[in-house]
Amino acid sequence: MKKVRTRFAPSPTGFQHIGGFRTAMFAWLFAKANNGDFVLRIENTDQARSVNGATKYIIESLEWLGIDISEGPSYEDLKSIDEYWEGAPELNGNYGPYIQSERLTKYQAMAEKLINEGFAYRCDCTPEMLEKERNEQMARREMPGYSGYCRTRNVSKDSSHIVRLKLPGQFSISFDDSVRGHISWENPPLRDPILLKSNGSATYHLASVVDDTEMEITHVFRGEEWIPTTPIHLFLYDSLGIERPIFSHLSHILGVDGKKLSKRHGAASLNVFREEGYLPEAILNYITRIGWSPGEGEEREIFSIDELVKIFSLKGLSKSSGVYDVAKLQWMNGVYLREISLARFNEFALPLLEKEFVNFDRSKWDLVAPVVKDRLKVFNEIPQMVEFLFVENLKRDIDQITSKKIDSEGVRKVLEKAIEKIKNLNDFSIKSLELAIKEIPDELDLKMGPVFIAVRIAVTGKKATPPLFDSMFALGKDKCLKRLEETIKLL
RNA sequence: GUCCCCAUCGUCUAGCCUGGUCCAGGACAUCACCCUUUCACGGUGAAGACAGGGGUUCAAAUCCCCUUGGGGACGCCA
Repeated sequence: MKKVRTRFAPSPTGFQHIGGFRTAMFAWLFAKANNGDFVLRIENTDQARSVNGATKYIIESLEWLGIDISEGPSYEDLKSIDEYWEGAPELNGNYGPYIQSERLTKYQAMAEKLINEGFAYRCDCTPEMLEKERNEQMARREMPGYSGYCRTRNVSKDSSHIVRLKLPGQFSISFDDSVRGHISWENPPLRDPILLKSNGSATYHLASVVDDTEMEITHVFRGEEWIPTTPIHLFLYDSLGIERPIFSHLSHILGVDGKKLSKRHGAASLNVFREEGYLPEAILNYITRIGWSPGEGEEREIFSIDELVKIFSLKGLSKSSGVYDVAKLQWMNGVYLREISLARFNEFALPLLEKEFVNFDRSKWDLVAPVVKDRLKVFNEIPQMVEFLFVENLKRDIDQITSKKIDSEGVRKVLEKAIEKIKNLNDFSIKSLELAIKEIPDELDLKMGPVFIAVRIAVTGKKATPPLFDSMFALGKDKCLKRLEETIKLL
């Protein structure tokens, strides 16, 4: 049996959204699950649209997600695309080069072969002519497409030309998609697609078939937007007598508006999730659950990468597209957050805190980090939770300090009592603080709730915070007293 | 205009292939209660879906057809 080889073949034209990375992840999971290879190939045939930095972004994102690349572009190739990328890795393998701009002669040779065998022809129609033709067809409400003008004209090699695939006027073709089953066409509405552009580079249709063949890709994972042009690829494989790979056309991820994910859905790009503070394993896990499920009898939602590799199968891929739901991602991120070590938590949290607070104090942070960690969904919620520790002029939700249960006079008494008790404390610890403050309700004949809220808002400014005594302890005795006194003046 | 794909709670989905065990199961979100110093966690419970119509069958979420709805493709983009 042939070794399983899958590939991820993005074009470096900008930021990939999570859907793109999900495609990569499924291809990778399948390779891993079958002891195969996962190849990264950069489809930069369209030089005009290539964006500097896009390849770096893709590779670093894959690495961040924990998707390891078996083979990919060499250091030199990477530098030729992203010239300013100093730390570009060396991914090379035995099927290189892995960037399409370096494979042009292979495409040209294949085009030549197709022409010689009568499956393709040269065409010197200008873009203007084609444009005119298309406009006329649209006006007549016909399917736009090339007329086939050059099919029999034997256009010379020497003039500026493109190469087109010669598709039969009538033909039926079909294949078995691993996620959708049998897909067939009676007469696919395709008109002699372009294989080679006038500048000598290949279009996706030619390049992907040539590359997938030469790189011995056994399973092609790609978005369902490729289904309509699959007949072109099938026709190419069949004409050339090459064995077709197994196709898995993945359903799309849609935005909340039900539309295909695009730049408009800014929040759906991986770098944004990264910046907002999601854990890679949470994103990977979440992404996996849209468009795939482990099947009957499995009701868990949380899977480690290793578990995923163990249970992944093509059978679980779903046909219908899905909408990504940030709320569920957040929940999942929270689950992972509660499980990671404090050290790893700090790797993410510290840079954020140092950036946010000029007076950031690591020793104070360490006192509350564990309790903060357990009540977080996303990292970017941290600053507002611990703001009270690192700012001088605290803003308080003072209007929430009173309620039906307590008036401002009551609050004043509570705060005065608190000051008195803290002053009399001979050791300032979480435990002693708790014992002391807990005496207040009885002494003033109040309920526990309003008393704690009063102290909480006085000290931290907010109604919802990490546990009160941990917070007060981290703040320190002097600051606590100062905050309580300040608050009395506000009443 | 032509072709292709898809269709179960608000969302992600199980079940569909191999009809009966499904007055449809889980998760997120929502609501209520419990736990509780707030928040979060956890626990319990509630509400919530087989797009519509025809067949086939003793029996259909499951098989077939049509309708509708959604998505996609029709480029010297991928």
